[in-house]
Amino acid sequence: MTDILSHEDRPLRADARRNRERILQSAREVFAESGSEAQIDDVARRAGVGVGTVYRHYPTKEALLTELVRQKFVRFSAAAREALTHTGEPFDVLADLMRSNAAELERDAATQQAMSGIGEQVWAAATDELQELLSLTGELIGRAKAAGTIRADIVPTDIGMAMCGLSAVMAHPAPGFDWHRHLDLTIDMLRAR
Amino acid sequence: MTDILSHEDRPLRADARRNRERILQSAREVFAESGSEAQIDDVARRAGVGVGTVYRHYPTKEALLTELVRQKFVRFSAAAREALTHTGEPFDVLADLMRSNAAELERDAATQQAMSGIGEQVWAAATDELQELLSLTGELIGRAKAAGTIRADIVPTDIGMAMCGLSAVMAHPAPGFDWHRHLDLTIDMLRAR
DNA sequence: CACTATAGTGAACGATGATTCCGGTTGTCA
DNA sequence: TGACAACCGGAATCATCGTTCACTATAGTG
Repeated sequence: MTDILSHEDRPLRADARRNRERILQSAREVFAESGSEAQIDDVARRAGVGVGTVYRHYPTKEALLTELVRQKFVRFSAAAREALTHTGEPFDVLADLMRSNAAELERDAATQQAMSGIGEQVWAAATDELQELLSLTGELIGRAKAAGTIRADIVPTDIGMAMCGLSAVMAHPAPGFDWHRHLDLTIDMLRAR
Repeated sequence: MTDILSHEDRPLRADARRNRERILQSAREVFAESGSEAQIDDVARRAGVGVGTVYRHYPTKEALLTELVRQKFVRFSAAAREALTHTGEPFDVLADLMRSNAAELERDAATQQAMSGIGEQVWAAATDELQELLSLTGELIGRAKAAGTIRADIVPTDIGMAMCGLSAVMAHPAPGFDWHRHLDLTIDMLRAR
């Protein structure tokens, strides 16, 4: 609780910077494997540092988790921005984006959990990034609407809810569940009649 | 761990039977409110019994939770069976069933969590009940197919995945999320073109 | 090469919560 | 109305984890 994050401009010492990177990477892996119930000790061990070091960089488990989720949204936004440069049929561009985001989601249990409802605060802290993602998604939707290939009443949160639901399906062990199929149906649902 | 459940035929003593019912009822309420992170002590307190008594009836928190989820599926099955007696347009009957199940889901955080992916074992133990639910759903789908009002490629697990996704959306605090809307879209997705 | 602010370490702490255990109760049945 | 098995109660136990802290190590600087 000494300082929320290293918002100070004073540059980190070389070893600190190195360790922070290591910690982030390990956290990505550990949380991806076990979701948010993974332990800080595991993160520390995998990063080859002491727990104390993890806490120096992220004062709380939640802060660490939050940072990861935030970064994930940044990546989603980047993907969306990239999609905006594509020249294909707008609906297909959007559909492809959803598919590739889904594939990324599959690899990352932590973000998956974040998407499927765990941790209000974690989510709240990424509001800015989320906002941008929604706005970019809105742009993609707008193009598809102009082309008349998407349902006229679709809004960005519809995509958000769809992806949220999708990650729940992914996480679910029920027999017969097949998220690829669910995603196909979902995408079809967005299509204009 | 003395005995897994009271599978013995020996009838329970009157007070035991009474307490078991009380416990179940309290558990329903407590878990409905707080989801699976609710504490056994809360259940016991609300039921007006000691923790030990709860453990006598359900050797584990998970066992208790499992029983509740199982019962919930029984109720879903009952609702489906009841829907089968309706004479309206088959697609609408199915849609109504989904809506009323969704409404019930909204009231029950525990089942919601079970649906959105938490607790493999809890889920696994209800396989039989699930199987029946799927089968009944299949019948409803079949009728709608005969009427030509549902997509021809829909199978029961599609409904399952949809409801699973829906509960994730429900549980999610993201701004702009509206599960009623999501459900409407989803139902529309099932409709024949 | 000192010196010191920054970093790192990991054993110890504290809170939480599931589960156990055993002395005391109470149905039930002869 | 005993007698006893089945039950109940809830303090105590145990395990798990996040978090802290007193101490040591080391980059960076003059």
